[in-house]
Amino acid sequence: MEKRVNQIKQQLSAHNYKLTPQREATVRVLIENEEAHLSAEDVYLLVKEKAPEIGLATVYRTLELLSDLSVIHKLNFGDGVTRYEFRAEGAEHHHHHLICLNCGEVDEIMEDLLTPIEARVEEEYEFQIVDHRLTFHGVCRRCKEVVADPKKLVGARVT
Amino acid sequence: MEKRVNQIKQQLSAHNYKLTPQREATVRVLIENEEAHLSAEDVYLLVKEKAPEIGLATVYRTLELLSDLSVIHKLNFGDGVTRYEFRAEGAEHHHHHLICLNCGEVDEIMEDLLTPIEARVEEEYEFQIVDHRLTFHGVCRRCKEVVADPKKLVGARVT
DNA sequence: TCTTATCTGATAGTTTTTTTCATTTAGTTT
DNA sequence: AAACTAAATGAAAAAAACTATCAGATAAGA
Ligand SMILES: [Zn+2]
Ligand SMILES: [Zn+2]
Ligand SMILES: [Zn+2]
Ligand SMILES: [Zn+2]
Repeated sequence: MEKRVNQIKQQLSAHNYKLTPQREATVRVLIENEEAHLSAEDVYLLVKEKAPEIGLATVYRTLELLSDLSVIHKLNFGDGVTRYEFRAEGAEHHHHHLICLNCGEVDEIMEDLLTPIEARVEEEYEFQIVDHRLTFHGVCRRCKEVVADPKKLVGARVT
Repeated sequence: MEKRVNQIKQQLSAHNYKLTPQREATVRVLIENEEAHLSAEDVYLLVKEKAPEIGLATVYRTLELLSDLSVIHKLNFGDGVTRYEFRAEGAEHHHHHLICLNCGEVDEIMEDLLTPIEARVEEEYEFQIVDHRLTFHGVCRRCKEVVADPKKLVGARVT
């Protein structure tokens, strides 16, 4: 934890940004909730518990900054809010997401399944890939029994 | 074109919805701009040219309806607006997108590259896939010469 | 034609995010 | 250490995108 905070501190100062108390509190919340896909509001409320004087604008600014530096990732699951998640250490690429159209739960695929596909895309489409987003929408293992016809769920809350 | 409008008319009436003049005008705009990834506002302005009396709320309602019926797809490219695109006829799945971090252009990959991966995911993660979204972020063929270090673009406007 | 349910436009309201700006904080220079 | 400077912050206003409300229009059915 301390190691990671320190690492971010260095990333910030490498770009002439300081790790202010507000930024540090925000970073700690993000690290502590690594698997959580928090919205800005979520982060704000969690940070407030530790640093009650922080303002929402600062949280937005910090999230934007950390995103610019690729310390965190912005995500969009189609529910009208941007979500943020801490980037796995040294991860070249982002992991993938499984979104259940029935219960809304978001599960993670931690392995990168796209490597062979990306090689093809880079060549065939002359496109230099820097990052990707891959989301599967469907029915999670917990909802399998409940949902009669998964195809009926097409169009449900998908962006 | 007429064939497709008619097809949609049938899809609507199969669910007890009418193809009103406003809906038809909207559908025609969507078909005419199949490759365009229009926002609701974009659609509104284009529809207004043909049917100036239409209201923005009706456009939103129509887009939501067409999305529920899977006639169109909702997309999110991370710029804060939902975008819509006509669904290819009989397409089981959605095509993929190449988003240039330099010029912002969005290109299409019309083939479905995910079929083998989905088989794996369905089995290994016990997840029944209904749909997916795959986006690659990077440098397009037109910007190749201009961009010195593509990696530097990480964090630029990606959701 | 009368009835009823659907649909629409205008407008007000919500929600999320961004901007503004006066103040605070933290380095730097003298 | 005092003065200067730039960066960062919080509160509040504003913007942007979308959603809900509601009275009136439209259209299908009895
Ligand atoms: Zn589920
Ligand atoms: Zn995740
Ligand atoms: Zn480009
Ligand atoms: Zn497309």
